[in-house]
Amino acid sequence: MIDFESNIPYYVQLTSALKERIRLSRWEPGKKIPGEMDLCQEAGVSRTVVRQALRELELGGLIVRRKGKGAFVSEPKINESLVQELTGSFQDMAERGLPSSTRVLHQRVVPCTDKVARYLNVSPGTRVVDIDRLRFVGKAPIQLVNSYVPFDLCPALANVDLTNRSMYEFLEQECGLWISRGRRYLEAVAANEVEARLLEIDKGTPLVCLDSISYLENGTAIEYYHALHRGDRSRFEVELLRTRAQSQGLNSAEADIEKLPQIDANFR
Amino acid sequence: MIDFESNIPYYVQLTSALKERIRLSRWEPGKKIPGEMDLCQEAGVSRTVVRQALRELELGGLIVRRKGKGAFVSEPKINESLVQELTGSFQDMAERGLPSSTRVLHQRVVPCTDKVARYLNVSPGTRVVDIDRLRFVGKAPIQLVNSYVPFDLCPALANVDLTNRSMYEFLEQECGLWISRGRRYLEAVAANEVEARLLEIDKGTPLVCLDSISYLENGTAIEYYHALHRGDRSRFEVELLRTRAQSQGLNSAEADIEKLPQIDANFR
DNA sequence: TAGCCCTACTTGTTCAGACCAGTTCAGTTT
DNA sequence: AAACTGAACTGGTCTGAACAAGTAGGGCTA
Repeated sequence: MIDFESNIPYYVQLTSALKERIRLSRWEPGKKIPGEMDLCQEAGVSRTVVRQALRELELGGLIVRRKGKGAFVSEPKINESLVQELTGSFQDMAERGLPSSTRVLHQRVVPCTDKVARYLNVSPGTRVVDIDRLRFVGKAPIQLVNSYVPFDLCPALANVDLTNRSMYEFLEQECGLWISRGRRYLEAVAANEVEARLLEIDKGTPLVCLDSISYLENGTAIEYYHALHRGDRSRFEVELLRTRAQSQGLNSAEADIEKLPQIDANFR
Repeated sequence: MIDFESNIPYYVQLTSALKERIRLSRWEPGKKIPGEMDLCQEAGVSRTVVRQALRELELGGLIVRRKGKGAFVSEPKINESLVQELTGSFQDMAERGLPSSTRVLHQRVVPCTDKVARYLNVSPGTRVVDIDRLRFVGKAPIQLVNSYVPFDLCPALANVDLTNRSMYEFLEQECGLWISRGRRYLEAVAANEVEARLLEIDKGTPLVCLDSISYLENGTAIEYYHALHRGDRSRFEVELLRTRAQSQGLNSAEADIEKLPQIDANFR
């Protein structure tokens, strides 16, 4: 169960192993999972490690723990790919089995504008890799993404083909750039003419405008992007958690999915 | 600094104390905070407690920790009220000092529809408290909220005056119902006639449609709401964190604020 | 001087053990 | 039969200690 020779921390290994069991539905939602002491024995590690792993699962929304009773697989089952990723929605869609594709509109190195500079926290005019992409689910264009990455942080990005590849995956695997935090802003806007043409919708149609800034562990801004999603084909999901410490640790993720049946509230 | 007689866990007290120091800007963004051992001495607790408190702060996005160097107040400073709350945006606005008010349109006990029943995970027809509210910032109507709470979980809710009070606050303080998790869905929609009239905008104007389900610690769904926010006056913010365990702990919150200056990306 | 290594300091991971506080349930008392 | 008691479970909090691993700086060597 745990490779004691590996340099991967035990609790990370345990977390993965338990997550796997839950994902494969060996444990049904609502089912009690083994007690902490049982897991200690089974995995051959101390309670510290087991508790740290369980904490990760709790933060990931996979389990609920209750004093005096035990830990249980979360009832309202969370789609793991949602909680999992800080990555873009492209991966989410791919994981759902929806055929998705990307068309790269621009990919160039340019001096950044003042506004992008402010978001990336660099001097205006600093060279950035500017990549504009149009993304499809099936044959329908769904989102228009305009992303910026400081050139010096990853020169290789200027020439890589992102048609069938996630930028996050590239940054992480090829450049060793680990994204640890991010902030996203969402609002609703109306499509202008250019946007309408690209997304094959009428001018004025509601769009979700998403601005995102991602940071490395040391606080360096690694990427800023501005994305427009078709409102009638996109839905964003956020998962929140509160801990007893009032301040709560929270939990979230985002995803695009085919629009679910609309809820008929009074006003709609 | 820490009340050893209190029944509040030391790490919770320490978390609050440190948070206070950061909030009051005794420590500037980017500044290194005292080492773990220093905090142990200062607070008179073990390293476990200090680390647990620092972990909370890290999850809350208030600090960044780096092996071998220390912990630092987050550079891109996070608005605390954002990270803080799983509560509604009403409190957020109030905390920002914007004059906000609420008009209760309906407040009644009704058998729930099939769709609401599905969201709340109860039998169709179960009695729910149905509260419809229109919320203002200044004199402008900003959001239209349609919320449902199972009547049996909190009968008192049927008669309380929520004009100047947050529902979450009421549920927590008066009913002892602690919300531990929630899930929210966002999309962009166009205002229909009724919505347009209530929000004092033109029909077809983009709105953010927000659906939310909140859960108690035991997994019981406590509230479902469907809200419509004026797209040109609302902006939602999500803060994400990833832990080394791949699976990430994340972090998020939401808020309404006066719309910030628009970013001019290529397409806007 | 340029480069290397050693040391001291930091956070990260792990251990073994202790006690507290809810939960459950069987057994006893009323 | 109903109510109380207490032991045996669970997860929650805390201690003190140890070693690993990244960082920074001083001092030595080439």
